Amino acid sequence: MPELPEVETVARLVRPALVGRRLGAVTVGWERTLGGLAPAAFARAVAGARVAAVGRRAKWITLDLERAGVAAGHLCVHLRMTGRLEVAPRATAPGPWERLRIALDDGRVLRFIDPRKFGRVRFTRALATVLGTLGPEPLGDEFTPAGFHAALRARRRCLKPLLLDQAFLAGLGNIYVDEALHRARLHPLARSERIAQEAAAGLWREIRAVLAEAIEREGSSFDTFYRTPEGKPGSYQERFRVYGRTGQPCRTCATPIRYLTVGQRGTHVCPRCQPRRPKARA
DNA sequence: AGCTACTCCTGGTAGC
DNA sequence: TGCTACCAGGAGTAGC
Repeated sequence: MPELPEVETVARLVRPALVGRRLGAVTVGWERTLGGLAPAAFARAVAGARVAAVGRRAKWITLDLERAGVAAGHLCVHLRMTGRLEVAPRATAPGPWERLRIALDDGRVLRFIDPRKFGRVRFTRALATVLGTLGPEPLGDEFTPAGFHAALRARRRCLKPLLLDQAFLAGLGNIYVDEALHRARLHPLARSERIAQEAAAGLWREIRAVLAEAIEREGSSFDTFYRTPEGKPGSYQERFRVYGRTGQPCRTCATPIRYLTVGQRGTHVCPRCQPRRPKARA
């Protein structure tokens, strides 16, 4: 699923095609994509605005809009499971899954395609309305080992559901949580309040490392859905250490990867590298 | 506070 | 081959 690295990849690819463009007519293929705003109101808010910047916050892509040089709200795009955002020629056929189309002043169109309809393109006057509840950005300066350790200790939860909680830390999803926990040699069910300072620092480091490496490889494409807007698959899935590798040997110790369910999420662990109880030190 | 269950969706796949 | 049943999964919400 698109997580932070995939979203960052999409933002980087659409940015040059969008910045400076004026938005035009809006075609809505699936109303709920707009997140509750009526199509007519959405079209009024968007048409005629110019894209001043394209950013990313956690798994959201943000388009800052302006009119006559004055800030005029934001489009916030969440790809959820199967969403795609691309700039294409106007003649491109909508196809069965196009949920939103916005004309651009260069003759092209911005398309939001989403087979499973979970994705959202929300217009908001104030970014905080959409992004206000998000926790720290894992690759940002405000995410520090000491702060992370304190935050873990302040909660009493299993590590995996906590790391998936976007209010706690923003941007990780099922894949990169499993990968980061394996790299940090921590079990998904380990209790957050019992994580030692050293272990928290290790997890902090591995979260950032796995995200940075995945961005470098333009994300992961493990099924037929996710593609970069250029239509290329990412390549990070070749590097997965545990995700989707049930029964295959751990790349560290060759023990078969085990599959379990944690908080209704498919979860992959190496039982040897990620013991349920850490080995007592001699 | 934290946990579980449920909802939204449909393409892909396992099983027959 | 063709059909059906089930699953994945981010995030919001409800209920305990």
